[in-house]
Amino acid sequence: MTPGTTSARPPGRPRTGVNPAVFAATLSTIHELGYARATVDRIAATAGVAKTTIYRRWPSKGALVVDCLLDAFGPVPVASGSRAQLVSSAIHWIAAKIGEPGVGDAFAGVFSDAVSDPTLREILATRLQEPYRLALQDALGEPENRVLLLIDVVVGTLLHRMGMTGEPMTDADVAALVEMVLPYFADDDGRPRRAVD
Amino acid sequence: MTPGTTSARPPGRPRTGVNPAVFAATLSTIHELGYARATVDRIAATAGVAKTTIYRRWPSKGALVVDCLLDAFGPVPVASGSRAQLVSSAIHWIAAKIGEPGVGDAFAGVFSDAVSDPTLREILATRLQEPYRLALQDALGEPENRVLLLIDVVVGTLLHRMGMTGEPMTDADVAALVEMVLPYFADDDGRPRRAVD
DNA sequence: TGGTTTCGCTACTTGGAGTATCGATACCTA
DNA sequence: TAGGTATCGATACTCCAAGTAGCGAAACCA
Repeated sequence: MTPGTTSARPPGRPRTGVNPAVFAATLSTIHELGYARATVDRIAATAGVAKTTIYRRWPSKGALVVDCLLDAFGPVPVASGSRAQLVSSAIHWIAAKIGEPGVGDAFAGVFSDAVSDPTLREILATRLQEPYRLALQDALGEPENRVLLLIDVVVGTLLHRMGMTGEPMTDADVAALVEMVLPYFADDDGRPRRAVD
Repeated sequence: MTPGTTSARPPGRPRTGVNPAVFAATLSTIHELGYARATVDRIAATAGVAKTTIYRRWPSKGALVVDCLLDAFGPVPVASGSRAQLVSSAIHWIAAKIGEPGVGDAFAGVFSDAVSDPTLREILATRLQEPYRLALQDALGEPENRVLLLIDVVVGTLLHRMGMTGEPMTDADVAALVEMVLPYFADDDGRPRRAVD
């Protein structure tokens, strides 16, 4: 292979694997201190990295946290089965993720910041929400507006509970949420409950 | 008793009616600039009041916004009718309130702050959520955990939509939300209707 | 060994939350 | 009309975190 064709490393000092360390430090620091007290200085110190290094890689604290959440959530889980199974497993999956230490706090915190920051809101909507929205639209065969409502209901509920109590939603309440949402999106036999317009 | 003992104004310079002005200025400033850019300095300037006056009356910006929301929401609407009518009207009521200019932004913003601020979270839960929770428990005859879930779902959904899009939820989506939630709380899912009608 | 790029460090700017102080003001009562 | 009292307005401050600038040092490749 001739060097430098496709994925050759560029010359210069390599970017050592700081991203995993920073992601881990971000979650643990947010878990310990909460979103607001988790300053970039502290995250950098925990990760064993200079603050300037973080700002060289992410334009803002919010963008860092969004990437951190992307890393924590991982790829879209492609489930198969009836519509009911799809919706149920998706809800349990996101609820479990948000329940992981630091993840819920980070999500709620960056969401809060995004309310007053259109740039961050764009990052959040494009990088975090859109992939999962598209996957759900594809898997469920539902129009965009219904999938958006589903996401609003599920994520909104989980974050509201997290924000009001400081604790993630219990399994029993997640089950109740599934029970509440499921009839609207899937019948027991997997057929759509109402005509899709 | 000397005249004016019971409900007499205390001596000294009267607290002129600044609260209404501050509330109005808070909502309009947040509506214009968003929660984060609506600094206390700016709110004070808009209200024609000194910043120190605001901090004499409220311990923090978050506490001010909570009181502002209390003022905007007004007293608990005591509705009557079937459980379905109660739930439906409550959802439409809170959706309309959150759709008012500035209210949704203020709510989402203070909610965001509360995530990392236990003091503010306490204020939010006690002063804002609890009265409506108790009223709903009483009206629906539901246990606390189910009413809390209802509030999480409804308010969480509305705030999530507000935060992700910057716009309040459309009437059509609010109707869909009602349709989704209502069977769980008002239909025959094993729980008897309340014999109120 | 030299070229290239990133890293760490220190120091800085910016901006908002919240505090301290003090004279001015508005109301009540005598 | 004078005095007591409590709030108001204005100014100036502290504190803290986000984000920036500049430079020498380190790490890799050829």
